[in-house]
Amino acid sequence: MSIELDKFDRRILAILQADARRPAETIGAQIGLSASAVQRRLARLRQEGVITAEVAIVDPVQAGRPLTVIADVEVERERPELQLRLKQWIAAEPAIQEAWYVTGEGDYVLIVAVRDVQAYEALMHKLMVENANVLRFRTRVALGTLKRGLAVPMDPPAA
Amino acid sequence: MSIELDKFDRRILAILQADARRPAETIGAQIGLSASAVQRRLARLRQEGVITAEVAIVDPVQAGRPLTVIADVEVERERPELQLRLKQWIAAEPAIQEAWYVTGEGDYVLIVAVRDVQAYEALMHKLMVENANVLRFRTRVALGTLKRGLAVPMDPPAA
DNA sequence: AGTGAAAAGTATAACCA
DNA sequence: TGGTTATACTTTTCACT
Repeated sequence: MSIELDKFDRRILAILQADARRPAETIGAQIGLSASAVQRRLARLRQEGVITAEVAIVDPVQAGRPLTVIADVEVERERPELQLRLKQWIAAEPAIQEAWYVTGEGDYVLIVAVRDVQAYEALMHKLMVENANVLRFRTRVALGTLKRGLAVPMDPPAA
Repeated sequence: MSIELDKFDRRILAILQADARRPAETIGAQIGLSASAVQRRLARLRQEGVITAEVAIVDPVQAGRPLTVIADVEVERERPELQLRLKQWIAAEPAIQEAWYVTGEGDYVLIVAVRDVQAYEALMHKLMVENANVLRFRTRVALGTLKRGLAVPMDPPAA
């Protein structure tokens, strides 16, 4: 069951999704609450898993992984045990930043951060060799990143 | 030109990409540096834009946006001014979390966080109506999220 | 660059309305 | 739940190696 998020919670989350370092006192001043009320809500939001993590975002270019690739991977669907193995393989591969299982012909969509095309090819070769159920994949290279983030829009409270 | 990141910088970044709240003293203990050395490096990494932001990650389900959709949008390429307009449209739409311009037939790939299929359809209808250069799009719904993050793997230093 | 110590700023926790 | 206060912790600044 999901937790009720009121107007204050939502405003706190909206602010923290842009800047997790903002002090509770500053947030409180913005939304009309005392610093400790903000802290109490913050502790609750972490505790209940509404906030799943607070992380630093690193520039991929400066970190030496300037190339983003979107890979559509098609797999045989009739092998549940190989599917599990593939999921574990994906989870263990740090170059894969995001991965979804999507509607369509047994497809996974992967977002991959690599140094160059060669590194991507090596990664996908390894993927194919180590996962027999992977039939083929399609590669699209990001020519430009327009937007990058995990922020979820905060709608007005339902209640 | 990119900044040199030594072994310590990389270890700090690796830690902070998983947990931005970790105190400098704890990080220092892990990597064999004093708290103030860690703080000084941290300030430099922020200053130079290696760390672009520190953000809270919010659970989309609890925030009321349980549905992730991957949209491949095909546009007419012969209209640079409409391309700019589309980019601005994407930038201004909070439901679009990520967007890349990719190799292929004038395609954008969008990652969209919505409440339900209806909200997605309404969004894409609006996209088409307000951007005349959008020819068509393909929709894939995420049936499962295997991995979600923006963490960049920290390779050993080149130097 | 790194260390260590004082000062300033934040978070945490206890208590009252 | 929200506010206030006291305490503990963290970051910031500075003097020194």
